[in-house]
Amino acid sequence: MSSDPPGYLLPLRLFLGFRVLIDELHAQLARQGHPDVRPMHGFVLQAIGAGGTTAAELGRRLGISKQAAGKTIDSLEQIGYVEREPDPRDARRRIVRLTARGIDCLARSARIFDDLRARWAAVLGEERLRALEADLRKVTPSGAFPLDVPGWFGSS
Amino acid sequence: MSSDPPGYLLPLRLFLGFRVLIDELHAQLARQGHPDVRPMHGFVLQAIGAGGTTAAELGRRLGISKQAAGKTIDSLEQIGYVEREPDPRDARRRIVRLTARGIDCLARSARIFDDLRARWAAVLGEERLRALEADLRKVTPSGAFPLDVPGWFGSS
DNA sequence: TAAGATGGACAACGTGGTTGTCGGAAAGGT
DNA sequence: ACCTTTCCGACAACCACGTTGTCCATCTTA
Repeated sequence: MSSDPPGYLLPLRLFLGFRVLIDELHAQLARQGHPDVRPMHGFVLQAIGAGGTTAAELGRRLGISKQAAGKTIDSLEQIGYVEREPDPRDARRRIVRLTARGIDCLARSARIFDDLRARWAAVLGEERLRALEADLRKVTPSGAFPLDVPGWFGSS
Repeated sequence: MSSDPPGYLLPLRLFLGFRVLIDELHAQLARQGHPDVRPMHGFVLQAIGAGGTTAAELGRRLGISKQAAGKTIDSLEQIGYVEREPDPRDARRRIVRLTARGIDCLARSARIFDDLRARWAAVLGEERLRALEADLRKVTPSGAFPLDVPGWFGSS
């Protein structure tokens, strides 16, 4: 009995689904005044969150080194999505906080993701989509999004 | 009506599913004598295929430049998964061919992917898994795997 | 045969990640 | 109170992967 589909198609489909959603998100975002945000940035903004954080903490959340997190914060600061301020309670730390532009980007992202999900629901049906989400939840870890994608995928 | 799950979870789940499968594949591969293969390499070996190819053609298949493809081939050649030979019919071209080791890796990958799919089927049921695959097929493009992942995810 | 297109290599560059190092500041133990 | 340990952030060096630009040799085509 080997009428089962070959297993290698599964990861391909999963990744293509991910990529389609992210590409569509950023196409929309670009149209809505955020042309410079990259896929990575969205996840970083999400990880920073409304409360703000620090470089070391961000690195821990995303599974990357604090240095890498610091660099990413630098680039996000340059395009105006994030700002740093000293922590009055701890002179070592510099709190990273979303700017109004960063918050706007995050809010728009949430809406666009909801729209995209609705589009999938229109194709698959809400039932099937919920089943898909439930199934994926069963076979994936519940942890945070690991942001070491470039290094993970390619390097040794 | 907003009892629907938030849309941003969908890409996360899809990516985590992809990542879990790829990580498991490479953990197994490492145990089976292929510790140096990276996620990217697997897709490249697959794209090269049994018939061999050239750097420029490989770049086209994977959606990257011929230079990038050439570099990847270099690294694959260094670890002994691929070899180059001149094309007797076209002195410009150098045909890239899988070595025995490369073929072994590809064959093991196929088996491991099948095992992993079977594991998912054991958790979800074969029916649900087929439905998941069918649904993903409906919402993803049929094209090849785009290998520009590092650059796509991070750079501008 | 001359002009254009293609394959492969080299160089320069940008981005993202890593480790190593360091100084300053907080926390903990004696 | 002091000294040691821990932690934060920054700097530097390095590697991996992608890009564009350039170049030459070779095949194709007009």
